[in-house]
Amino acid sequence: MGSREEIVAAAAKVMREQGYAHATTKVIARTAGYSEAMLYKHFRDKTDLFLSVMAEELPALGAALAELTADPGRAPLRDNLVRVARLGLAFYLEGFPIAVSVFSSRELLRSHRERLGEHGPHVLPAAVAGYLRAEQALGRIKASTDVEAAASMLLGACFHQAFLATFEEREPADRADRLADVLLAGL
Amino acid sequence: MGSREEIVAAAAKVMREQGYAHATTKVIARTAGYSEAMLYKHFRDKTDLFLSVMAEELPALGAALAELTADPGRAPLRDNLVRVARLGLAFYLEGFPIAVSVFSSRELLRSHRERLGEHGPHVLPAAVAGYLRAEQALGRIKASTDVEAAASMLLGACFHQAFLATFEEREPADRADRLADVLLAGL
DNA sequence: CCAGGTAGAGTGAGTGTTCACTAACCCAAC
DNA sequence: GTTGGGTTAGTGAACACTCACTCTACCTGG
Repeated sequence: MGSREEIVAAAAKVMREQGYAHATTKVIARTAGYSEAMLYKHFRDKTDLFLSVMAEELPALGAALAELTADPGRAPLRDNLVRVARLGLAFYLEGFPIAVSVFSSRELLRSHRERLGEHGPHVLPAAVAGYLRAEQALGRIKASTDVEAAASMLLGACFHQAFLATFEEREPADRADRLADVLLAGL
Repeated sequence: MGSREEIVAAAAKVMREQGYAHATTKVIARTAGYSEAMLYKHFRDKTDLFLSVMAEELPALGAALAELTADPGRAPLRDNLVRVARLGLAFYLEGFPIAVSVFSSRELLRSHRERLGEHGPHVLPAAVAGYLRAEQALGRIKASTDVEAAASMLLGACFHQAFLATFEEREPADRADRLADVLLAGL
């Protein structure tokens, strides 16, 4: 891992463990094991570094989720829902402390949004809704079901639980089964 | 409205509109129409001010939601669910930009959590679950339904939608009906 | 085989600016 | 004439960021 990646990883670590306010150039540099000046060899300014953190540390699990939902109809519907819920929770749990940093400033928010373009946070519910629609086409979900609302509730519950766990600084209980069961009853 | 309340309101306004990073003592004071020194007549330090913002600006709608769910069995179940979803979205929409500020620093997070005590953010899902349980006792919801998971999904969807709307700086669509319908199908 | 040159990784010691916060003071009203 | 609401004019500390520099590894002509 080169110095650039070490710095991005250090910034993500500090943001996760200490919060945005403590993610100063000094702390990030010390965590990465470099001098402050080194940050500016790789990044134009601090915003540039933060945008790189968002872009490079967040999407890993998002891709896993997208891949997971690309294969409808194979495993039992309930199993798929449970796996979506588990991956969703893991993703939001890891991403939440970093993602909230973006709200600390309107400029950072706008820059990040522009940088994401069509790959914003709405793609996750859209991907799950797309998966549910495929299941619907296979007849495993009622034709009358509102798949977008269903996807929104399943992922929303994960997101909310990630928020609560981060707020209370505790491990979240695994409620993926219970969520899947309640949702399944209505599908 | 006394100077203290004006300052708290100004701090909330700045946090909502500009983000935590811009919520400096100077900007807050200017927004409130007072000098910086005035802040320190009312609040020991900036953390004290922020904790007051959290405590005084956030719970209004939370109380409304708690009151709403205190009266099960009267209106049709679907109407109640729709109202819960609408109030939940309105609450999270207003509270999200302020609430995320608390994650900018671990100390602020801990102080806020300690100050909240048993009145933390988990009370909302708990209140909704309690309401659903009452409906269950009245026989309007199946006995086998997991009311906590159901409450978590309904509010979670609202929370997630508030996050997306805040991130994209747009008004959210009103999807309360659609959420209620999907949930209702499984209850 | 090695002196001399060079490029890139990395740093120490600052810069000006902005931050939260405070001491001392003002002034109108009872 | 004192008290309470309010301000002016700062303070040291911390901030993002920069400049001039060193060190090391590698290359090249003789």
